[in-house]
Amino acid sequence: MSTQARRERERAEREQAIITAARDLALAEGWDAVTTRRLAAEIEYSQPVLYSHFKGKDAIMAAVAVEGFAELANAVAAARASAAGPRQAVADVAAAYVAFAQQRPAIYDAMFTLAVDLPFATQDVPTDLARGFAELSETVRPFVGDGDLETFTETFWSGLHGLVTLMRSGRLRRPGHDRRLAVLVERFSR
Amino acid sequence: MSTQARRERERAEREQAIITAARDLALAEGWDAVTTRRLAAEIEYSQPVLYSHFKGKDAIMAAVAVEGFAELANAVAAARASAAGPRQAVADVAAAYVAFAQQRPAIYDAMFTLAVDLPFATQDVPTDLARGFAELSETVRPFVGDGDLETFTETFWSGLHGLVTLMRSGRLRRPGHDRRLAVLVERFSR
DNA sequence: CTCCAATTCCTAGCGCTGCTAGATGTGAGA
DNA sequence: TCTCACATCTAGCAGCGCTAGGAATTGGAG
Repeated sequence: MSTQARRERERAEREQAIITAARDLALAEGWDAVTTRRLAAEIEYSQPVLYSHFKGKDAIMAAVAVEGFAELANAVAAARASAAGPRQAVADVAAAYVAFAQQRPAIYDAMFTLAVDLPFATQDVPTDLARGFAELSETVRPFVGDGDLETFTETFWSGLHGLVTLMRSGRLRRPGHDRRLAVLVERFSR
Repeated sequence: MSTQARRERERAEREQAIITAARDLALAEGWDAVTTRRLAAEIEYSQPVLYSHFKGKDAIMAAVAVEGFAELANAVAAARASAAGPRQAVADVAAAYVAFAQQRPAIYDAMFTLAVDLPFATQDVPTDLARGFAELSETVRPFVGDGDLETFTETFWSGLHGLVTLMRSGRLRRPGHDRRLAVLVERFSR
């Protein structure tokens, strides 16, 4: 029976190796460079092995995205925890969110732009995603007024997401980024 | 010499046919369905003909995007022109922007998500794109206060873009869309 | 009218992609 | 030790964007 346990453990390790390889390759060279052949070479197995772990390339990207949700939630939580006062918390959280997206653009894309077939309504994805969202909610809660907190949070989040994506795709010039972020923060913290 | 004129005219017509075919196919089935082979079949020429008009598939998508910029600028201008009062203008313009993105998702993607190699700093792209941006600017101008108009406009635009993209990718649920849009408008029109 | 040159267009194919069927080898249980 | 089941690999499919080289058509000169 212990051999079976060892096999399952090795299998789990290999699955993690696939996710890590995909993540590293995407960060270094972008998702276009992440091909099933390169991934297979990276983990030193043949191509079909990937398909015994994941349904397809999209599923691998989804797994990378899931790890990203946890990271982002942690980053936002840390920013909120160390902020001096509620208004500063909004600014710090916004800065942390944008920094995450800019430092890990490929992962951010997997989380919010690509990989549509994520199980958004089930399982463990909402766990970390909802955790990040809850951190955002608590951050802006003091400034909601008499409106709906969830709606307010979603709108603030959309502002951050729009800033990030428009700048990364070249539609907004890099200079001025801090000022735009300041405007957004100011609009949602008073 | 008139034969040459006829040839140039026919060539221009064929180029427009390519753009229109790409646009229609993308709207109907998404950009993944727009392959050079299907486009060639649509215009009833062989594949290489496409490359005598455009550098590659990306350039065709860029051409579709350029047409989209004009459409979007017109939609925004119309909304602003018919609005009753400056505060209502912000709401109407925002609604028109979002409606455009939702009714022509593939074109919106070509404009703002894909097709990175657009000549953003030259030629006629900025013409219509800048026209749309200028309409946005004029709409929010009464509410800038003592800040920078361009920065303010860009931030408002980012909010709209974020709402559109997050909802289209399933990260925001469709119900609540109107309320989120209302929150954004309220934050940028007071 | 004929011939040549230039242009236009197509056939065929390259290297790549995600993905899979069928063969091959390996290891556990009788 | 033998057998069977499972894990893994080799080889290949259909499709992608893109291009080289040849065929056909066209326009102008003699």
